[in-house]
Amino acid sequence: MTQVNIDLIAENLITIHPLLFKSISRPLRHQSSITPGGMFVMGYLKHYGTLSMSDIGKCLSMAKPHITVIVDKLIEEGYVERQSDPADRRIVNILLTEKGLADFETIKQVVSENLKSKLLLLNEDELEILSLATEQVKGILISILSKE
Amino acid sequence: MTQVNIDLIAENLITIHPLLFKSISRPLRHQSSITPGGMFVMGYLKHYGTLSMSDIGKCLSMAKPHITVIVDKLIEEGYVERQSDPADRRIVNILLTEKGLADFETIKQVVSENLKSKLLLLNEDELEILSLATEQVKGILISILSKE
DNA sequence: ATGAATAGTTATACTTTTGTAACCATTACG
DNA sequence: CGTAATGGTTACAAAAGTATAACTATTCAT
Repeated sequence: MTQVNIDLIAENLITIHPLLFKSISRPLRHQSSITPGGMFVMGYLKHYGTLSMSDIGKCLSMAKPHITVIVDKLIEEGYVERQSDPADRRIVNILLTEKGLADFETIKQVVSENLKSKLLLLNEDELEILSLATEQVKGILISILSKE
Repeated sequence: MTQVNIDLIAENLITIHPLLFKSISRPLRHQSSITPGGMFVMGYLKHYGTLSMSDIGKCLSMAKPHITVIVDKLIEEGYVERQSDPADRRIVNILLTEKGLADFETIKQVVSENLKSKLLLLNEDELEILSLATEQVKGILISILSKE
């Protein structure tokens, strides 16, 4: 019975994934210069404040060389900066710049516009349900999927 | 106040997106021969039964040439087939083969294993909440995001 | 009937993502 | 100390996704 729930949840998440891909990653490409990968990295930096290159890789299950590429591009645009860790000089910590934080919020707003234009089709009850439901999904998924 | 809800929902969805990307698209690459794009297409075919090339493009907001590439690859693997529309001979309808349907379900199961191993960390109450919440998010997002 | 519009493919170029191996610097451990 | 392990970068190759233009075939509309 728990098993049934888990299968159902997995199935639901697999169905939700392409809907978000279409409604978030796609508008991102059209309305900003930032790549989905860069956006993901900035989202984690916003949440955690500072992350090492390896930490970012673990968050997104991406290989370290790919993280280097993404971070290089973000630095080029002035969105993040490298800081060497005084305690362990092998480690490079990444953090958002002020510009990065500001532009991240702006880009989120722009992408939100697409979503919001669709959400306006819903009635008050549906919005209420979706508001609570997305909050719950977000909270629980973060707790089990965000690290490692 | 409705405005507040909508912004919150958009923000939540933007946060959920990379979590699903990591937990679904990534394992897909490692544990199957199918690409995320191909998986998305098969998911829509499973849901709608039959779709024209243009319909698929609208579902995923992808350009038609890209759909051609994806479908060519799916045909190569025997997962889908083309059928010319008798009513309008310009239209090419795509549908899952038996093998495509079977393998799609298998791949979903495999990808689910990753998710499920994480979901097992949750207690009964959280599973109950997540089950209902994902069901609601899925239903509402399909209603407003799937077509066009 | 002819021109415009639609559906799809082909071709091409480019960006992003993915994967692997080799390499340097630093730290950890015997 | 010397060797292994870790963190990160570089270099390279290949796959996937993105975008646009040109083209064929078919249908639509006047």
